[in-house]
Amino acid sequence: MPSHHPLPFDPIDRAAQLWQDRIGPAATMAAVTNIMRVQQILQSSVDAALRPHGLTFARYEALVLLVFSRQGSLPMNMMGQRLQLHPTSVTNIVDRLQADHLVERNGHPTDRRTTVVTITEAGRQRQKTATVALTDIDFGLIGLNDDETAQLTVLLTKVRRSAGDFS
Amino acid sequence: MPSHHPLPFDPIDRAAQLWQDRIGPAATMAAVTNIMRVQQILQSSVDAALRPHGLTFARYEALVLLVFSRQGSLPMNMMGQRLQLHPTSVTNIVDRLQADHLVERNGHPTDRRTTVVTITEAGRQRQKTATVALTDIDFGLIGLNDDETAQLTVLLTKVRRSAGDFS
DNA sequence: CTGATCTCAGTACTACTGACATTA
DNA sequence: CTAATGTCAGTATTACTGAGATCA
Repeated sequence: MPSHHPLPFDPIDRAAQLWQDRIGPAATMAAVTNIMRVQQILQSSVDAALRPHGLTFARYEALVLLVFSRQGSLPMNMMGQRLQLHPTSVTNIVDRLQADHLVERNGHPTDRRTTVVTITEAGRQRQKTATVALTDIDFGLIGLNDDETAQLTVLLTKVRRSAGDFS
Repeated sequence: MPSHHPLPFDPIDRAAQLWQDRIGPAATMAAVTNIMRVQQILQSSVDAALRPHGLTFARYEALVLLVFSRQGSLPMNMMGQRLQLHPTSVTNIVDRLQADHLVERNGHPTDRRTTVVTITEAGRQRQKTATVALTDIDFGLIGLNDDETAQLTVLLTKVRRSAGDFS
């Protein structure tokens, strides 16, 4: 373990105060730094919970997407759009899921350029047990009540909409 | 450019609805997925703005931390605590900043185990120009007014405190 | 001796660029 | 021909483990 004593003060808040004094308005910088740090905390918690199941959060999300699809299958490019992933990242993630026999690759019936990914029975099982592991730790998100969690979603959805993530 | 047409609907919200129908309460999952995605958007915007200056956000944060310190210098372990970085990540980041002549490494006057990092004049200049680049794009955070930005900081700070980031 | 500090080697993961073959 | 789709090779960045040297 590194010397991970928690600090007796909030390092982000302290940086924001210094920024305000010496550079200017610090509200945006503070919010952005908070998002970066909280994401890191959540990623760490979630990946730790998924590691015993041989998954990362990215791969878990891909499994969930397939489980939710009608036939348990989606084209690669569709997965990339829904998960907001780069085409090469989709290839990479599907490679690993396929190596674990959690998904299969198949040709598209009409468009021969397209590869269709289908979740296997083992993939469905894995998704279920992984979901239990994640809900057990509340996805790593602690300290907020239901109302605050909903507020957070509203605010971040605004950001995504403004960034052109969807319309 | 990848086929990055924005979706005509919010993929996270759609996943949350399906989750609610088929698995259970989806509020926490939706909030966590939002944080992950917004972080990715911000990281991308911020790194793009910093790339012409030869910096990443992590390295930029290190420069800012040093600029804010009294002597323009801090021990490695202090930097790790403040920036919430793994010791090997601090080594890595300082290596790169040093290679760019933005910081120097020096021995600690009394504790010979400790390495002290000092920002150079070039480092201070780089930090200033990089700060202009970041404030010009509002750190990539768009779509929120001042009040909402502050709300976001409050909520995320609660999460960090609960996670034991500071006390 | 215990523990802190830093570094190094090596691994894992994801993002991204550029190139390429295939096909609509 | 143009554009879309998926893959591959290679690069960049950060997180982390494990080991080791140095030193309080």
